Amino acid sequence: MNKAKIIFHIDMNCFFASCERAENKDLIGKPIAVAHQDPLYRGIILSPSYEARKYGIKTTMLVRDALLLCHDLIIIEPKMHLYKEYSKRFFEYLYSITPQIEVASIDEGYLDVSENSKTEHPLELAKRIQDYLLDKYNLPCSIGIGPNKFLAKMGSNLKKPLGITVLRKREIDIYLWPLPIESMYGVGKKTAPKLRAIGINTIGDLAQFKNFELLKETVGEAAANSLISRANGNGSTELMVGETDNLSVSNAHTFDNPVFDLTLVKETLKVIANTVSHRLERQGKQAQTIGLILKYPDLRQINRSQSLEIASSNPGEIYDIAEEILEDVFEPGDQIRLVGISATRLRNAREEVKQFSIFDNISEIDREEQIRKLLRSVKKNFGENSIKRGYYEYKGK
DNA sequence: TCTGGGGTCCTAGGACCC
DNA sequence: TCTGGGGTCCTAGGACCC
Repeated sequence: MNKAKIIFHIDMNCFFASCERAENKDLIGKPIAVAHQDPLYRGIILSPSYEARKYGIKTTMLVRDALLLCHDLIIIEPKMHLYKEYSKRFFEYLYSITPQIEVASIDEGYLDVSENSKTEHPLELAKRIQDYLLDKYNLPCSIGIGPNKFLAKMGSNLKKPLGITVLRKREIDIYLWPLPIESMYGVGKKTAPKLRAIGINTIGDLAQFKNFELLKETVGEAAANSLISRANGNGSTELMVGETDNLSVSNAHTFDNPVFDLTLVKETLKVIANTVSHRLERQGKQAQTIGLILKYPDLRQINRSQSLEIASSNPGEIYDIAEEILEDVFEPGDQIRLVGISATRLRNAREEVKQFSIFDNISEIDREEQIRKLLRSVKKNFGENSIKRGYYEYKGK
């Protein structure tokens, strides 16, 4: 028989705002919020401190509206590099507790402390971690303890800030089931009303819902299964341990005012293509598919993508694809609110190079460049469909 | 009621192959 | 030649999360 696991979910409280306070003690006790600021106060709140929350200020609220609620609110421009640095530091500490860690985001992670629990009581361990992070880095956190990731995650949400919550499976009827359905992890703005419409108002309603066919019709089969299972206290116990590679890289820009000048969109696209290229290269990745993201003034968004014959991180190539798609979908009179590029189906750059090693007598860099040039000229002169043919002809030479 | 930017996972439908 | 079933890959879009 497998012994039940003990999983921690550690969630930093108001992480960005906490980092700012740790850097600048003058901010302690004051209502602050990390937010993109612009002259028209159109930016949104990313992270309000608890002092700011007392005024009703919430994440994603407009800076303008937040200032109406609290005139003394201190707005701080986000410094992502600083938050990443703090993130690195506290995860380094967590790795000294156990290597069994899944990094869920910049400010939260799961720890499998089943081994640790043989020598230290989970509650004591949680308290020790919480105290250390607060004393050493001035970072408050909440910790959820459960037999799986879902219950640990729900637990850390129950008490903030500086909470420690144990969520045992046999106690879900007391602590989990009375909660409103929208507080369940994985149930968002769209799904919650659908569930309420069929009489599911709490997590308990969901757990005991008998009409599976109706639930399946409402949210789809896969979601129906996982929702029911989670509401009954089940969840994954497998942590994705270690460095996990990104599956996609993207960058986007929202214009101050909607743009209908295609030239301006293209200029922006060049900068974005450069950013995406840099990020890919920093991660040692090349993309097999490049996508264009457009958002219109009514917030409608479209994504169009195109696959490459050979994965690339080259900024020129990324731009060319994006521009091509843009030309394709842009209608005269269209106004663009946001433009962005996504890179998906990522490959390791080194593996790509290895594939090219079937061509001998050329250095690896030259080889790649030659192939690219060839493909570009083939495409230009003979059209899209000839690429494969051209590629094989080159290969056979 | 209209707000950013960066991600993940899921689904449906079409193309293609066996 | 017609027909069906199954599997995989790809794209577009939806939903969710921080």
